[in-house]
Amino acid sequence: MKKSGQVTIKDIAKELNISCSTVSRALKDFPGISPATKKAVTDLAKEYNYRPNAIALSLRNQKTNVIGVVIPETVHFFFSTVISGIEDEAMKDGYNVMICQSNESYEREADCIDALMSARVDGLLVSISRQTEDLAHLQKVVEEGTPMVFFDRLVQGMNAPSVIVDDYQGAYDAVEHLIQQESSHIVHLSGPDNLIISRKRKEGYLSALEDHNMAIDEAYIVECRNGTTEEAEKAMADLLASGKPIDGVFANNDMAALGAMKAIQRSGLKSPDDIAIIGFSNWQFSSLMNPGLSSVAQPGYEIGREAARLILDEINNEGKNKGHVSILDTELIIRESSRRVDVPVV
Amino acid sequence: MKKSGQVTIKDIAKELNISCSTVSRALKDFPGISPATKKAVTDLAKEYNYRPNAIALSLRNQKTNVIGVVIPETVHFFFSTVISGIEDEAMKDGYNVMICQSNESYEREADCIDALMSARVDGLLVSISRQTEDLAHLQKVVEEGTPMVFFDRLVQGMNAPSVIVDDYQGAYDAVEHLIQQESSHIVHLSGPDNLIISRKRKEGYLSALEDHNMAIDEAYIVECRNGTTEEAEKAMADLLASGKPIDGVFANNDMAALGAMKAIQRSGLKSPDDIAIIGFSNWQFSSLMNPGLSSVAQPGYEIGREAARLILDEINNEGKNKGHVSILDTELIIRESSRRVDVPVV
DNA sequence: AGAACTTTTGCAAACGTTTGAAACAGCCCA
DNA sequence: TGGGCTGTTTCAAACGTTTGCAAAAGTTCT
Repeated sequence: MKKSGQVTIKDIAKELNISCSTVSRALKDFPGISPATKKAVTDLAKEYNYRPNAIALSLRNQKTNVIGVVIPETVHFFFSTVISGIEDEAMKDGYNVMICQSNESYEREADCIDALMSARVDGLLVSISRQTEDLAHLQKVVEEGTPMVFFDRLVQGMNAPSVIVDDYQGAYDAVEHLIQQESSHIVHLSGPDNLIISRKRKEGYLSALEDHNMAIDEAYIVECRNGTTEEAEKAMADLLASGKPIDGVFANNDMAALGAMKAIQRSGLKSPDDIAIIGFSNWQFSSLMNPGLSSVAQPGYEIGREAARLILDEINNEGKNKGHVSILDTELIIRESSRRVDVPVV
Repeated sequence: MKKSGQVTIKDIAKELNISCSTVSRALKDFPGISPATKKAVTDLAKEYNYRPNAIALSLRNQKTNVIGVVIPETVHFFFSTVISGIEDEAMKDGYNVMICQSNESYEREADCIDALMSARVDGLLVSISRQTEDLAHLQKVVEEGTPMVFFDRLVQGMNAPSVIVDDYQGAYDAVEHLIQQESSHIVHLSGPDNLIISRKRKEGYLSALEDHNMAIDEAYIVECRNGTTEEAEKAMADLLASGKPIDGVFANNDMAALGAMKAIQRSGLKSPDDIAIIGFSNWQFSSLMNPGLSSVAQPGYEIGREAARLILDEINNEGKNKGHVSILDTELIIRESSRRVDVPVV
């Protein structure tokens, strides 16, 4: 018996006075092993609780069965649901998941990717950080032949499959809903312009206004880079103080919506009566607030699963869907914060 | 140049017509390498973006620099903050984190542990599932010499360090607070009895009642096994229907508290006026609800960091703090759901 | 009893890296 | 000219597995 550490094929071979090859074959039901040896080996393996050394296997097979995930922050509800979906789908195929969080920092994102590449992950799932604009570190990875799939935050000019939600349509639906609720001066608290999702949502906002023949006023669009409540609260307070008429808010995310709601309440106005509000992402808290926050739901768990499926496909059938983009539908969740008049819900 | 895959020491050696040993030593600033070769090697390594193969290193050093984490669910806000803490602390020491979620299932927990052990993680951080009662799978791990640290959910009879919050004191504080708010018939929605945290919280509840000379009535204690809103809502509705006087609720967790609040509102009563409520965990949504839910905050991020620190210590100085238990303080967060009379906040 | 099989087993190399020990080259000095 | 240096480089083994090929053992047939 071993003194410490896990049992290896060698240990079993020594104990049984046979060679490693035989043990290996016996364990994998290879033809040409006598029933007696096979039984002796499998029995001993069970007794000693033998587990194949995945590291040795990885080295030999040039395949780790690990997929790396780079995510801005695990504490976002949305991202944690994505992780959950990735995990479930990966585990089903015998893959493990290695997670690094970039904390929305470019530097750290590059470090994460380096660490995962060193670990020789079979594929990389990445949602780039807010800061990231230079893509060299990602470009290198694909050049070296490691499959990569982007999710949530789309990256332009990279030849890799992606999973996103239909931000444009989600935003369009949200704004159209506000219009149907008889809002006519709708503020948009936008996200940072370098993120495609932010731009798409802004486009959805603009299109919805146009399609309903409403004037577009740049002053109604305020960029909230950090996506914090405080930032949005301040932005909204400033807008209210400007004296412009406002009766609707479409926020780039729920945190910003919450900030807007606070600013509105603080200024003595009420939601939805004075100003209807809708956010984006349908965070867990949205349903629990008072008034309940309307929002555009992103199917996080499904995004995770789809991303995992794509990367596994990419790993096994190398790159047959390079340019593929999975676009998942959003769902408009209407709650009290935007329910003003009796309009049939679509 | 290689056709595909990442560059290895071999590739560099071949290109420079020298041996692997020389390349290896040149890269690590070993003495006895001529400046010329050293420069040639490091230059080429940089040009080809050489990254040491962590798999090969792991095999040779019998050390993976990976720590495994087994967690009930990543989508719990609390757990995702713990992960964040683990990640930050691990990364600082050059470790990667491999995460598996048990989904509160015993079977899957065992699978996760097996997978991580196969991957030869250097240490294991585990928060056991609700279902887990048999500890054989964990026992095997420690016998095989892999360090393990438990967090959040303490396990009895296992000789491994743990990180927990002071559930007893947190519960005691919460109930004492309700008493100070002039509640005299306090319901406890408890968690499953096989979890030590549930038992500790119940003990805190009981002690607080005793210390304030209040009668203990078993009928006021209802076990909510699953920790869902619906379950708690039903339990609370039943209690209210029973006609017993009730003017306070201490719930084992925030979800249960939310369920109780719904049942109360549905029955036409108001919180905190008729029934004061306090939960446990201080989930993100607690502060955003209306009324804001009082709760006992657990420092998730800190738990993660402390757990990571302990396991790293365990890995490097093998087992010097076997029986150690880090107990982190909870914090009583008082919001509207329990703020009834003007009592100086402690 | 030996040829011609079949069945079962072992050898050795490979994956990428490190490292003790051995080998080689160059130089000085006697 | 070769003994003794020093400085630089290579060899080989090891970590745990798998696998093509060869070898040993066992069986059957003439």
